[in-house]
Amino acid sequence: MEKYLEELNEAQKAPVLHKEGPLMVIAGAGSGKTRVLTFRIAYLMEQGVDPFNILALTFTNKAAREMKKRIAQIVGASEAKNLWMGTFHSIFAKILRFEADKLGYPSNFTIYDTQDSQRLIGAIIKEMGLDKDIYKYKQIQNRISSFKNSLITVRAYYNNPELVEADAMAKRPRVGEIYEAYCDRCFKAGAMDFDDLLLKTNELLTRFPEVLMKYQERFKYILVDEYQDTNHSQYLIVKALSDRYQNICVVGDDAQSIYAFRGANINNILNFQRDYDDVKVYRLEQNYRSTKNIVNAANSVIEKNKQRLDKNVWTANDDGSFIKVQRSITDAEEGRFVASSIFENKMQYQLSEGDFAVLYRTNSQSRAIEDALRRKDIPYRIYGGLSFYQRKEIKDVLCYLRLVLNPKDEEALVRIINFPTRGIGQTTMEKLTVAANHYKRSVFEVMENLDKIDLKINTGTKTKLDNFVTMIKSFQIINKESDAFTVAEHVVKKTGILQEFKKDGTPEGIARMENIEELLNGIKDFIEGQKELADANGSLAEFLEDVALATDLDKDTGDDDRVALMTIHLAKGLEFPYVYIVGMEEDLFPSAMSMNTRSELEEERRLFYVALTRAEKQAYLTYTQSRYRWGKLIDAEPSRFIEEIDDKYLEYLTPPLDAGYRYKPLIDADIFGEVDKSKLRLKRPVAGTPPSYKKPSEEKLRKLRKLKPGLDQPVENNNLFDNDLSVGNKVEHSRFGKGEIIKIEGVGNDKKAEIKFENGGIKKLLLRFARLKVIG
DNA sequence: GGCGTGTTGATTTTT
DNA sequence: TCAACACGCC
Repeated sequence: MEKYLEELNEAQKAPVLHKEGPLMVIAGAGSGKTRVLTFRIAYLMEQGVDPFNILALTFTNKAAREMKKRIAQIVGASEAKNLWMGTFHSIFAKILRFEADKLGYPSNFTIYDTQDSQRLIGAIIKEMGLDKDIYKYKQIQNRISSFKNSLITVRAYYNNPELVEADAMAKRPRVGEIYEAYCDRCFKAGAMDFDDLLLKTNELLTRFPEVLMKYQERFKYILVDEYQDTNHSQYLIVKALSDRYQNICVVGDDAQSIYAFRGANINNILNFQRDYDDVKVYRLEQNYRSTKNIVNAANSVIEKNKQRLDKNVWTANDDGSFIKVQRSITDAEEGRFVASSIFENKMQYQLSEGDFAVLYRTNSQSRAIEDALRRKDIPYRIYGGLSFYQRKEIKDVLCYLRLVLNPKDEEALVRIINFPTRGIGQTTMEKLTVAANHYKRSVFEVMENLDKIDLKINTGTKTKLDNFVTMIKSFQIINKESDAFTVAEHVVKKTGILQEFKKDGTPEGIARMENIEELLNGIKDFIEGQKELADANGSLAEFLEDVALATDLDKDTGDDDRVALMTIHLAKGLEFPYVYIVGMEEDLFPSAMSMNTRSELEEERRLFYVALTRAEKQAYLTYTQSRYRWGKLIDAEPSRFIEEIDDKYLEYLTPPLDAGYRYKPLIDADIFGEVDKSKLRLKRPVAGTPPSYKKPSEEKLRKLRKLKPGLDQPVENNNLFDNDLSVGNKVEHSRFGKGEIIKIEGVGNDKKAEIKFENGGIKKLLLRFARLKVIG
C-alpha cells in the first residue's frame, strides 16, 4: 500500500488519508478523482474497515467495475469481492428486491424502461379519453419523472396547490389523475420505473426505521462519485444512510454538472458544507490530462458562469497546440473533414483509432459522421443512441423473458401477446384491460381465469388466450430448473420469433435474426461471467436486472480500437488524446431548448466544458453553415461558445465568415482527388446578412494566411449546390422562387438545370451558382 | 382481426 | 429524413 500511496500527489493524498467524518473532494477535470476514490477505499480496507461496511456509489456500472478491479489489485480479489459498488439504481434495486414484500411488491418486480413508461402513460391517456395533442405522453412522462425525483408522490402532488395550479394553467388539469393511474398500473404490474428505484428506497427507509437502522449499520462508510449529478431523491438516500456514522465522502466537480434536466440538483454539492457538520473540504486542482492550451481555454469558458465554486484548475503539462476551429458548408462536409483529419493524424503521428473521439450534442448528429468514416474505412463505434437491448426484435425476446419472470408485467404482455401473430387483437386486449382494471388484477390473471368471468370473448379467441397462458407457464417451469440461456433458447424456438423474421426474407429480417443470435450468445457470456461471482448463479432474474440497468457504455465489445462516437453526456469521465467536438452551432449547441433561462445556458456551458476537457492533446471544434435537421437544410451560425474561448487558444483552419467575404473554393476534392491550390480563392460576397462573428486576432489572421498545404487546408466543395438533382425535383431559388426541374445537362462544374418557375419563367441555371433549395 | 398505406411528429441530453 | 401510429379496406 505504501508504495501505491507514492503515486499520489500531496493534494490527492490528503483525502485518501482522511479518517472519520464527512469530507468533500472538489475535483477539477482530469485531476485524478477516480484515483483518489479508489485509493481511499483501498486505504480504508488496509486500515481494517470491513469491505462489507463500505458502500460506493458511482455514475456508471463500468466505472464501478473498473474501480473494483483496481482495488482488487491493491488489496486482493477476495477482499474486494465483498465491496458494494455500483450505480444508485443497481445498488438500490438489489436492496429493494430483498425488502420488496414490505412495500407490497414481489421480489421479482420488473424494471420498466422509459419506453415502457411512455407506452403505459400513452395508454392511460387514451383510456381516459383525453386529447393526445394536449396531453403529450412524453411530456407527461417527463413531468411524472420529475415529480418522483423530487419525492412528490401522488398525494403530495394534490396537496401542493402550486403544482396543481400549474397543470391547470397549462390546460392539463388531469395530470394528477394520470399520475395516479400510472402508479396504480405499475404497482399492479409488479413494476418499478427508474425513478421508483430511488423513490421506493426512500419510502422504505422512511417508513421502516428498523430497515434504515440495518443499512446504516451495514454501510458505515459511504462514498459517492459525481456528487454534482445527484438528484433530490438520491440526496435524501445518502443523507439517511450516512446519518448515523457521518462517514460520508462525496467527490465531484460543480463545473461538470450536466444532468439538471434529469433532476440533478447542483445545490447538493454547493450546499454540502451546510448539510453536514464539520465538513472537511479538499481540492484537486492540478490537471494531469490535458495540455495547457486546453485547460486554459476550458477555464476561460467556464468563467462565464455565475454559479460555481471557487477553483483554479491548472496543469504542468506542455502548452500543446491550439484548439482548431473548422467551418464547413454542410454537415456532410463536416463529416468528411473529421474523417480525413482523423486519417491524417493517425498516419502522421502513428496513432490508432482508439485515440480519437467524436463528440456531439445530439445523437442524430452521428449519422453524417458515420457516413464519412465508413467511406474512408475508418473503424468506429457508436455509443448510446438506440442501444442493442432497445431494438425491436431484442426487446420482443426480452419481453417474453420478463413475462416468464413476472406475468403481471403488463407492458411486456401487451408487446408480445400478438407477436408473432396469434389472432389476439386489439378488441380482445381492450376487453381484458377493462376487466383487469375493474377487478384490480393484472391482465394475465384475468387471462388465467377466463372461464370464471364472462367477457363476451368467443371460444376461438379463448382457446388462443389459453394456449398463450399455457406456453408462458411452460417457460416458467423450465426457468425453475435451468439457467437464463436455456430459457431464452427455448423461448426463441417455441414462440416462432425466429421463423417470423426468417420468412420475411428481407435483409432487415436476416439482420434481426442475427441480432437474436447475438442476444443468445450474450446471455451465454453473461452466465459465464456470473459464475465467477460469489452471490450469483446465472439465473434469468439476474440477466434481466443486468439488462435493465446496463448502459451502452457498459458493454465490453473487446474490440476497443475504434473511433468513439458519442454524445457529450456519455463522454463524461472519459478521456481521449484527440477529440472532435462537432456541430458547434447556435440552437444546436447550446441547444435551442436550453436557452430560455440563465441556468439552462450555464448547464450547456458546463457541457461544453466537459467536452473540451475530454481532450488530452488536441481538440477540434467544427461547425457548419447549414445542416440537415428534420430533413430540411437549415442555416446555422457558429456557437457562442467558440467566441467565449479566448482567441489566444484558437487556430482557425478556415476563416470565419466575415463581413462580405465567403471562402468558397471551386474544386470538389472528392471528385478530383487532389486539390489544386492555385484554384482556391476568396470569392466575392454572397447575398444575405453574414452571421455575426468575432474576427480572429490579427495574429490569428496572419497564421491563417500562412497555412501549409495538407490536412489543415480547408477542403470544401459545392456539393450543397451541386447535389443529385434530377428532372421532376421541386426546387426553390432565392430570387426566382419555386419551380420544377425540367432538364439537366452538363457535368461537374458545368452542370446546368433548366427550371420552370411558378411565376412563369423558364431559366437555365448553372447549379454551381444557383444555390437551389430542394423542396420536393 | 390482419394488412397495407398515409400521416404525423420528432431531435436535448439518460439511469 | 425516418419511424411509429392511425385509419381504412379486405
